Amino acid sequence: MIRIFNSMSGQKEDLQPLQPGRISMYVCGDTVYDLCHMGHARSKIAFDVVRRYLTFSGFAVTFVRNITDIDDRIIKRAAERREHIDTFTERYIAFMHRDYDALGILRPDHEPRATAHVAGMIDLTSRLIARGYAYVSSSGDVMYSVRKFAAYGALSGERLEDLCAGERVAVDATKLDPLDFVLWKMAKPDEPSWPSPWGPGRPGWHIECSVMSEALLGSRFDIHGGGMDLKFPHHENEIAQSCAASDDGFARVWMHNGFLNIDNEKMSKSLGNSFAIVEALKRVRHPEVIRYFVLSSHYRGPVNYNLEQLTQASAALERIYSALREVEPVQPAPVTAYTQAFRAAMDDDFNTPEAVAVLQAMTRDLNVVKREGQPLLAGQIAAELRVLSAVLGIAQLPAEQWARLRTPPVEGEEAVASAPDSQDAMIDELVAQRLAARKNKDFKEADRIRDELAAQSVILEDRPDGRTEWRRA
RNA sequence: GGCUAGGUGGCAGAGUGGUCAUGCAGCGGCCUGCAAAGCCGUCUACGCCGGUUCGAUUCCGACCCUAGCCUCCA
Repeated sequence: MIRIFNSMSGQKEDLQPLQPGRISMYVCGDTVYDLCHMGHARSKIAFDVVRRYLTFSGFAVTFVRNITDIDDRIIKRAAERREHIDTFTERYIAFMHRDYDALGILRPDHEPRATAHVAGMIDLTSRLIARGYAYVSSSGDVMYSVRKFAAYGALSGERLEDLCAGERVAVDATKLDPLDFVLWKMAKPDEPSWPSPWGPGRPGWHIECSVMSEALLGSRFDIHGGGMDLKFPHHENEIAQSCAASDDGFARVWMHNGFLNIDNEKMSKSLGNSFAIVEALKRVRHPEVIRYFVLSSHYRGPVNYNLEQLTQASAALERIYSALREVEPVQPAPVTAYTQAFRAAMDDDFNTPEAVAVLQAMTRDLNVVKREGQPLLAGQIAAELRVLSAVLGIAQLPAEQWARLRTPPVEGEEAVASAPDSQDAMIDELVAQRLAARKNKDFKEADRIRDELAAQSVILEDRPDGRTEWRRA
């Protein structure tokens, strides 16, 4: 039985699918006005693993993640660049796909764009007005009347009075209540707009997710996920909209991932400590390192990003790959106590740090049976290790390939002059020369060559069978 | 001020009412021509103060501290 921490109830609950064997989940996607940063990556990796594990557990998962492609920031940025809004968002969507693909984040089953669902947003807004939950303000915007929705605040645990006390923005006089939020926004001159019963305008942010989740998953679905910052007000508002518009209910379980911090501070553009995914990718030899790093912490807790953590993750992942060398995996992979332990960890609210610990225990055992000369047993452990690692999206490369990967040159550093293949060939040649020297007991020359290679971050290993392997540090 | 998470060994990070997390780093040993990788061992951690208990890092209460949300935000 899979147990998930439900932000709505504040405790772990058994996952009971609305339909047997099927899970429908909706995760809030990105507003495409800039490059995706490491915080996005953390959230997307977390829910990617949730999805992979549910699939691994035998569920037919329908995974929806939206794209917000109409928004104040988008309009502003596109205007600054004198670019058409569509070409602007297309470009950032392409960047997003490139970065997420690199990180091994599986594409959603559905990736709805807000601009393709405007009709539904107009419809939902109309329903809310008809049901008495929304009104047209003096400014012409359609607002949601928060006071009308009795359950407002249930998700975040906030009380309306307390929220008012903390209001830090200038109160908009056109609102009946400071907490009311916009469902439909009147278009200003030169802004993109859609015709509506309330005049040309565009949808508010919160209504997008209510509409797109219902369009693709129905009014009730199993899991709604997103970053913890979305809990209030975004998800609170989604609930207010969806539950007020129909009596069917809404998401059953709410999942929120913790933040990725930089040097123990929240990453944000204003603090100037924002890291784009593409920048992080330059600091690791392979994107799997970033996944390993992210999954080394529980998804609900904070995770602190810095170079040292990345280095540790890389070394830990290296250990797994090292054990996987020279082993012939047995097919099909067996299912043993390792899988049980892995599942026990993941069943408990997707405890990836513990799951990773299981992988590391398997790695140690694999090393032991290899050294004891049990190739069949080693092949079994290796096969099972590969299967379980796939659930986390790590350790999927051929071990040989991993060993020869290079960390991409950081901007500003000299690019490596020779092409990778020719450099590899050169290393192979030096290794062969050293091997010959060793056979002649010319250890002085052998060590000289090894030092020379070490200077290029190439590490040699003399294997028991007489071969010499090399890998990059 | 309100709300929500946390405070674990050199670092990162799980977990548990009373024998082991796990990884990285360090140290010792084995192995090796020497290394590397690996294995074994080791470095005896749980914010502070009370309480419950035979026994608490783990449960309860107070306190201190940190982060996040209350404004766009993964």
